[in-house]
Amino acid sequence: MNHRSESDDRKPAPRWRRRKDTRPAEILAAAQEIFGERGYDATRLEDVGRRAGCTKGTVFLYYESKAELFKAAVREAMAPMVRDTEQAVEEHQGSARELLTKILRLRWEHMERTRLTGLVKLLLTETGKYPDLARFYNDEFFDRGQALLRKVMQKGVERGEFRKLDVEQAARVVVAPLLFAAVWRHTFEPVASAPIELDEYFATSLEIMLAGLDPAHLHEPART
Amino acid sequence: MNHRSESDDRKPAPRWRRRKDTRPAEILAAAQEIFGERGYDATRLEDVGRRAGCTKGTVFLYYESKAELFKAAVREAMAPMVRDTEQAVEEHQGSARELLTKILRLRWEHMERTRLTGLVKLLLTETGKYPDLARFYNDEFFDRGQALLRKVMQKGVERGEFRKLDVEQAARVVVAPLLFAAVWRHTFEPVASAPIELDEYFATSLEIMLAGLDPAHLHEPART
DNA sequence: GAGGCTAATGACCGCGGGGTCATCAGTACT
DNA sequence: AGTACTGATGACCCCGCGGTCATTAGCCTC
Repeated sequence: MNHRSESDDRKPAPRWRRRKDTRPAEILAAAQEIFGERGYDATRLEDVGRRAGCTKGTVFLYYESKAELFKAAVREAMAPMVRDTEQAVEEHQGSARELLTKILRLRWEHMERTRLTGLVKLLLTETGKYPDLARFYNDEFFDRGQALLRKVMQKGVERGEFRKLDVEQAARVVVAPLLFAAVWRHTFEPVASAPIELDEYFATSLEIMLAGLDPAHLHEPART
Repeated sequence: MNHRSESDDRKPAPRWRRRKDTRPAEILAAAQEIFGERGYDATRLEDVGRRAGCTKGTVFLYYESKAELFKAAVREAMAPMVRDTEQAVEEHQGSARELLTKILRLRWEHMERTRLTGLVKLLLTETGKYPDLARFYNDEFFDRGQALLRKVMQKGVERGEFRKLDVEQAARVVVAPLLFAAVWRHTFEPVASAPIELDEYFATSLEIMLAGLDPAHLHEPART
């Protein structure tokens, strides 16, 4: 057998190609995967490069530093979700209850479908070490999402669809199960005795939340 | 003024003391603090030493490795909580609803009172990189806690105190707000525009959970 | 107070990974 | 085909930290 058979040794198949326009996206995709899998510190830029089909040097050609790459990766992953959510709120007409359901389901599906869980988890965790990152993502994503939820829930309360409750806190409670799922999945899932049936989990959490917000339930304060 | 005034230069105040018995606890406490503040990777054993009033070398004198120290720190912090919870379940007589409230409040207070939040956050996050750690803590703490909660909730369902629901998932949903609080506090709190009123948050989450579990509420499945 | 046991030290090592840069080799244009 | 431009490379630097160990010095006993 002749190695390098076709067209003989005319085209030694270039070891690499110039692809200035497509590189950044490829690198970003690889970064999203690996950051999501291993976390910030454990991610080696060399590995990111390899998965993106280039070398560490090339990564630095398109991104200033590891931190910048991380920011870009998260931003790119979160943006569609935030946009979709905001759009849903804008367009929606109907009960606040339905809208809330829609928002939560939207987020859930985003997380299920994409690499987002890994990055959500990162946001929640690794960011602690980098206050500027934390601030950025807190303002850009968390606060923004919370503002939307507060709006929706406030409307619900006013309309009598939801029980009277502390809207600010409730908006946080309502997303907690989603965030928990993200974290759980990337921390204990690979190691747990039995996997969580994630759709079951989401359904139950939605059920509990909606029932918990419903004014039909007699308001009986918890006793110790 | 005479520096080193009292008893002149007779006792040059020994640069260090032998305290074989108290060192481990001191080091552990320092480790709990710093791990909690900065996360696993960002924790320098030298800093742990400094805060414990000794040097890095001494840390290694009492703990095999960084990983071992971490394990010990988490174990020590979690143990009382697990114990208290198990005891509460054992001793309790009365409604499942009350018991659930008690358990959640117990955990909340533990987290509030101690350095636990920081370590809980770590468990949820950094452990992902160290599968053996993840497995250990998943089995030792998370599964154990979940088993208890399932038991309580199952009892509640049977007694008609709780709505019929997927007990396994519900047990997870119910703790999500606590874990979220732990994570939030150590990630975004220092950076957020306004701090979460944590007691308010807990109260609201408890309210929603209890109402969400209550069978009084008409069981109306969520529509999209 | 002298001697010995060992807790504690801190200088040291190795290595892994972020970041750099001289060099190479695809590519496009003439 | 030749040439200039630059995308891509990978060998290299450097530093920070986990972990080690010969040495030092506190403490206890006799």
